[in-house]
Amino acid sequence: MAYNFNKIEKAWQKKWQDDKIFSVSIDTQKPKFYVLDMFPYPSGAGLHVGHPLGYIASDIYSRYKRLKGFNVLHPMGYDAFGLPAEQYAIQTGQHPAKTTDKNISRYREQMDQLGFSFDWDREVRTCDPKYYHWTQWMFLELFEHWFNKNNNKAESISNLILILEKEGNKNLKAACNPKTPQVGAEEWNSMEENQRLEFLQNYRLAYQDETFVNWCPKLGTVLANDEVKDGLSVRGGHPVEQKKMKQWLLRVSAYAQRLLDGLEKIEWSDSIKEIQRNWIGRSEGATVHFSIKDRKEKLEIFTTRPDTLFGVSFMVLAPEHEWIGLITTDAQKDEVENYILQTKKKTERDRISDVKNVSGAFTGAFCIHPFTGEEIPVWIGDYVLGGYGTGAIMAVPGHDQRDYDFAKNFNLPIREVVEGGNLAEEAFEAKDGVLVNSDFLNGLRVPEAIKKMNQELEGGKKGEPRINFRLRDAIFSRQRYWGEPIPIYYKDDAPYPLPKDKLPLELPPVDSYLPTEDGEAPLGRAKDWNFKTGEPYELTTMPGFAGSSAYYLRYMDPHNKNDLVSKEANQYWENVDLYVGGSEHAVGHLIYSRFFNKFLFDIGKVCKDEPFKKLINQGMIQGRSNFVYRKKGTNSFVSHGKVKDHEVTTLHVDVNIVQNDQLDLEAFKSWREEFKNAEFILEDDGTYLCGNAVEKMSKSLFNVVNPDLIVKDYGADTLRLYEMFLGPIEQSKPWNTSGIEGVSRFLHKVWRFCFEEDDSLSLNDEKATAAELKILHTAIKKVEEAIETFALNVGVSSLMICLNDLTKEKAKKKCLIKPFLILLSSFAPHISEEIWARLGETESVCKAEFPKWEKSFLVENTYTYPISINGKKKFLKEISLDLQKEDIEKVALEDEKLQSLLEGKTVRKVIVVPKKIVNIVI
RNA sequence: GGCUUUGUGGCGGAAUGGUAGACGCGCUUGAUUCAAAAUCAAGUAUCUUCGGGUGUGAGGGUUCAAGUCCCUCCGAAGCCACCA
Repeated sequence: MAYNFNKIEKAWQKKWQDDKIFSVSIDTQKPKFYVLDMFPYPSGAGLHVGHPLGYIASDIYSRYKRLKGFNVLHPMGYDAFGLPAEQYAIQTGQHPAKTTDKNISRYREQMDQLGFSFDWDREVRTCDPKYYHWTQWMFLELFEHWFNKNNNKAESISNLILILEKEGNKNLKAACNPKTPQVGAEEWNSMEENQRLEFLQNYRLAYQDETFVNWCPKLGTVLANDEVKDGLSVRGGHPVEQKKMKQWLLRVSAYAQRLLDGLEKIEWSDSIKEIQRNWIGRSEGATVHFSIKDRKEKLEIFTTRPDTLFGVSFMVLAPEHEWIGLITTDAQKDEVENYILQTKKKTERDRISDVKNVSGAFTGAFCIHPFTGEEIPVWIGDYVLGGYGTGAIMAVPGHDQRDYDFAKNFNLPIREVVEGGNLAEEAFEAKDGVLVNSDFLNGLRVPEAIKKMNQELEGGKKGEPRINFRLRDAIFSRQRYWGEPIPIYYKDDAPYPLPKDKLPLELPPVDSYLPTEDGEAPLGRAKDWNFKTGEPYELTTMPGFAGSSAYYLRYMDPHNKNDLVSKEANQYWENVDLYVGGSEHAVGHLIYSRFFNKFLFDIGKVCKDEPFKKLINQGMIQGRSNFVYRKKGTNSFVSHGKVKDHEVTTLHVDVNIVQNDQLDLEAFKSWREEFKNAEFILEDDGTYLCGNAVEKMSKSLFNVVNPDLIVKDYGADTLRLYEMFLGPIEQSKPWNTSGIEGVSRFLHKVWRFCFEEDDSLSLNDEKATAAELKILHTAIKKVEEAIETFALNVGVSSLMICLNDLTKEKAKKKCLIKPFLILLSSFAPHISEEIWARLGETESVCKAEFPKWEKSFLVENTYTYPISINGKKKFLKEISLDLQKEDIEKVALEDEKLQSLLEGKTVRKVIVVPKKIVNIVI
């Protein structure tokens, strides 16, 4: 009987589930290994062939690690809060929990048929109150902590209160709101409770503040910076504008330096590390204080080039800068107000696309240069950003291109203070050159000049060295329904944390999922939703990243009712050894997770300060779309080769009715009602050829390949092998079903190798020969190396080569097949398990031991080495090189074949690399 | 503009500095078959006077030896970006 994959796969999946073969528990006798996939958001569309790529890779690795004797934690769950379910709810009135449940069952079904080795007893869902209990708990912990810069650690707020009671905040080094006022102990002690609560918001790691936020009118909510790209929302692509609102935020910026330093200790790809470094955006420089003429305030600016201070010819404030109203002279008032109005109208997107157009306005005010006493005009311009640094800059047009463009446009002076550029053409930005026209800096090179200036600034109290980060605090409020409620209630308009024994604060039912009439978040519709009468709950909910930031911890101890994770479980499982997921989470999830983990580390909840030791980013499997060309204004369709003769519109066509770019005409006619009477202009050979392109796999482009169909036609094992065989895991590549025949053939060959036509075993008990052992051990070594280095495509190839070689040797021996099946079992578990059982094994192949390869079988100590004779390279094979340098020279010269070649010639040079290569030059 | 990655047959892709193109797809030929599918076998970079020569985006360099390391240029992908 032939290889009946459908029957075999169903049977083993059931058996694995019934026997709970992949459920794990703490076992201190075994080393642990934690393999995690980024859990999916269960969308209504189900899985396409691209989704399982990462899951297959991590599953192969998990199975391999089990064979190697590790106690492997390999869980799966669902990131179940999110916009699509809520939007569906708005349209249909169906509760998002219902939609989500339905989608989850579908996901589970699709995953189950691929034979993954997940421990489903540990499943988590972020929308489950038993789970978000702990998301809310973490929020409260953040609320009750502040960041002490003296030891770079989070500390409890009660600690901070003790300090404030004793000496106020004058000696405090903390991550806080830059506008925090200075208070003394007396002042603090005399504050009312409400005032104190408000004051502490400046320090809390979860705090409330009125800030400019990314407001998306279309989605009706606020978005975090990583949810916005080029002025459009990442989800949906709707325009985003800046709006001032009161919001909950997380003080992620407090951890900027530690998030940066931590990157050195983890095995992530250079590109992801680089993206995170960019996002954190550390820049070293200095702040400089400029007095304002005729006023007592001092304008503080940030610069990375304090050495160019003598080149300042004007100042520029961001249009949002709070002092603009204060300092603008009456004469300039109209112009300035007009300009501010204009910039407000521009969305972020316009501002970006408008980079080339320089704009600004003069305030009429002047600053005093801290060293020369010169009067410097103060301008405003939208090339200065309100949110970065101090929202104000000193402009050095000679050595900064943006300042240069501004100066040229408004005819402001340009001064040279570093030699080497051509200021008639452009600014000289290189940090390399000698200072001129700069008083005490003259003659110094740039790096020394920076040092010297920093000393002068500090000494004269005119400024100080400063490190700035681009990383912003994360906005944590969403005006939505389908998310975790924020566990805060209000008394006299002041926010209070919900007592922890009242958690979880469950989502209340509402009659509609839209905002209320007076513009409040949907939770404003909940009836009688108060902590106590007159003490309403916070109405915004948490963003998507809240539930996904620490889910890896919950898997360690998913049913714990008293704690996020027990000490015991955390100390055993520590952190994730291998994390597999897409690179699109480089700045969102992967930064927030690291932030949460570092905080939990500070408060002693977890034992490792990085969550994910090693990260693999699987590439995307793209779709291959097909097009048909409709002749304009008609219902006739032109084949690809004839398109140039007609005026056509291009339409996507379902790839499932196209084979090798050839359209199935009948299927096309019945695909859509409107194509029922379609006519065709065909190629000369009578076929209709479609156009094609590689695009994202998406329902709307009709290029989705459903894994269910592949499993039905070829089996899960074939799909698993093929997805790995497609190419390097980290690379994006288009799906192409035609190559799948190859791996399918391989599995059929494995089956035929073991069984006769009548299904009887065709393997014997003979001992293996040396040649056969070499084949086997080569495969063991290669497969092991391939899995360890995640070159899974090479791993599949090695298995194929092994089978081909064994077939050629006619080595139908049990002692060879058994280790081969263990190697195969990580990739194609079902077929391996079936043959393993038919060989009489009673224990699952998953519990077997990964075979060890032995050097002696690989004839490692012989090597092919090249000899150059008269400039031509020759190779001699199989000469023992397991020798010392001198011996190799001797052997090389004593070798018979060599001697015949060398006869009558003079050896000029012998080059020897021990145990490797010998090259003899004649 | 900056950073990161990348460039190898018709295609997907292999090659610890050591015989480039493993493995698979596709294609060609043959066996089997009434025929087809499936299967099996052989071949498949390129030029060649059949000795061999040339080939990993282009050009240099290091080395006995370069797809691999270094420099310059060209192309592709991704990320960041009026961040002072």
